[in-house]
Amino acid sequence: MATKVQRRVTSADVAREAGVARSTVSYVLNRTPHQTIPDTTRQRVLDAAARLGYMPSAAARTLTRGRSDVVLCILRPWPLGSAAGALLAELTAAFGRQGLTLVTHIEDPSVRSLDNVWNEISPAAVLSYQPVDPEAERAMRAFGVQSVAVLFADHDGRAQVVRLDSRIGRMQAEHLIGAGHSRIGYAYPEFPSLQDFARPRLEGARAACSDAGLASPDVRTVALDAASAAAAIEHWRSLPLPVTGVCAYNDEVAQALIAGARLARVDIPGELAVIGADDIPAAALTYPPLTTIAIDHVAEARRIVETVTAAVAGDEPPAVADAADLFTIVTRESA
Amino acid sequence: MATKVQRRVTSADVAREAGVARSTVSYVLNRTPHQTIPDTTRQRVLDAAARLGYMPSAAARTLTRGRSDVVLCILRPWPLGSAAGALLAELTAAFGRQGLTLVTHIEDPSVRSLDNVWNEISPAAVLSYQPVDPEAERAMRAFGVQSVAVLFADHDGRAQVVRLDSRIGRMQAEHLIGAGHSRIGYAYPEFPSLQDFARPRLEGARAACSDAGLASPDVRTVALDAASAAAAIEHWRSLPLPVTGVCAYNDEVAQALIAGARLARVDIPGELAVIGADDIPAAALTYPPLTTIAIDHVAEARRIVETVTAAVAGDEPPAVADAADLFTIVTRESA
DNA sequence: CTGTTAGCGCTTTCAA
DNA sequence: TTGAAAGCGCTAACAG
Repeated sequence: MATKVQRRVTSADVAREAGVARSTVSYVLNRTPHQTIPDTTRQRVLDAAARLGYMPSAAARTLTRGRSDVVLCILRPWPLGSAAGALLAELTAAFGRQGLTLVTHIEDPSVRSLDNVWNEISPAAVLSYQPVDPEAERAMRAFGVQSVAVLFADHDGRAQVVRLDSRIGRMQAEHLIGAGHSRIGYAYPEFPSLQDFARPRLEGARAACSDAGLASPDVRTVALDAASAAAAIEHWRSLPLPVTGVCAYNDEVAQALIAGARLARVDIPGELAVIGADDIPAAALTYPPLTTIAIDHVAEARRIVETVTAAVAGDEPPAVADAADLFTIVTRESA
Repeated sequence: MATKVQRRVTSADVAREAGVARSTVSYVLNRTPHQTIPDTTRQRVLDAAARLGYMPSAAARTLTRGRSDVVLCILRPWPLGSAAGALLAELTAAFGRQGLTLVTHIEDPSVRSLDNVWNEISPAAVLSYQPVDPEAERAMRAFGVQSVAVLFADHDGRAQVVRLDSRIGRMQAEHLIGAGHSRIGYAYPEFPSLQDFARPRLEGARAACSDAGLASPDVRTVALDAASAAAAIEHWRSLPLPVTGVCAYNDEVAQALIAGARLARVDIPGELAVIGADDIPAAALTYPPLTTIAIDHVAEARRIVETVTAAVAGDEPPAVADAADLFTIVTRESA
């Protein structure tokens, strides 16, 4: 009465079942180029695989090929908001359609070095939300990672850059300028690991002011509490040439500004216009509802996936289209 | 002038360098139990490994052991709020200290079946935010996954349950009841994939009402917009015995309620008390600021990691402590 | 206590 | 076109 042990179905089993060699199974299942297989053989293999419920071992393939079909996305322990969540969901789906599995890892260098992580995954590509140490990138590529892409940076040497967040800052400032504001403030986030996102946005706002012949935005760091925001607002209003319109790093900072304005008894948008970024659901729930910049996550994900899959396949990356069309302004009562 | 090809350093190289057999290297580096190694040999191996910059190939180890040192956390496409992000960050760090690498994958069954994902990763354990299909769990375990843990469910057959969200709903309702409210409402989230989180919370609120001898909460689905919330509020106030205190599924829904109350010209907390859950940063920025239930993510992560690492090591899981101490009420002006 | 050996499951030359 | 065989790098049973 021995219980049958559940051995894993291997390609050898399929080969035996189909009456061919293991290599043939491999060729058929991988559509290996330059290997023509008669349709009858092919069909026999496919049938046998289906009959046995064969599922190729990714671990073994990873060992021989030197890389898996996983794309590793590296995040820092910053506050993961709904905007990031939405993009990740789109990315995961888009990579999935290409046969690649996206997983994300929240990097904390004090706990676990990045080396350990990519060794553990052997990813086909690495996506990073922040600049990657050139030395680390070299190591990864030597290790077999086909593509190292940095999202959200203004410029970078060898790594590929996909989204230009400076456009966001520029659009924010241009909107305020177009509405007649001539002295712009910028509410910068407090959280340290957000700096890499915030800098390009701020630069964009700076450029817009400069183009319009205005002074550079007055930058204040604003924490996510009303008191901190109120202090910034009072500072802006106390300037010789007071700030009348402010770009917030994102919608959360903008929420803080709205709370701070109430505390400081400043009317929005009457005395101070505020514009956010990301268009999170809560942006429509504040009072007054928040004008903000919406991001087309679907288009963005598609673009990222195109670039990365090309690199993984060894092709030239497609021309990087202008990023401007990823962003739309959503006008609500705050600006 | 041929360029030296960068071969990967393998355990064979280390063995050669140290003048021992490959198995010895493996024993030393893995601290294999029941294999005593003289300190001098051990040291020689360690030195050789360091000198060569040896990094064991996780892919190869995965193939032989049948599983990696990766813990796979499965999410559904939407719920990524700051609360989930905070927990993930803590989990990642806590697993990292145990030598396990946590990665998360946003599951979208219409794109990529879960089978593909765990085959690709060969995880040591799977953490799921929602109930796992028993058939899938069986398959995973047969495949080598040591532990399948379901976070956030009220009860479940074989899978391990870690957090009892019903406590959250209970605390919300008890707070309102303690403040004198005798007719409670519940604002249920609209998004379908949130149902698995929401049900336990609602059940907790139900139990609290029942314990207090009150009618069950009046449940309305509230989308993340002011109009939807206003409709719910008007419904509650039109009841023969009007609702005067409402538990929101989470802080975002509570934000919608606050916006809806403004639209419906209902005063919070004067005419309607609102209590949220999760204590996201924005909860302190609404007007009025939101009373809510804070979650101790650090303690929670520790608990989850203890349970899962025990299972991975083949030990008995530690006794599940009462979950009550994970939650704290944060009182602000809204209730 | 150390070394030899046999896999883990797949890919990919190289012959037949 | 198909098949045999040599790895990929590591672990673990078994001898010595």
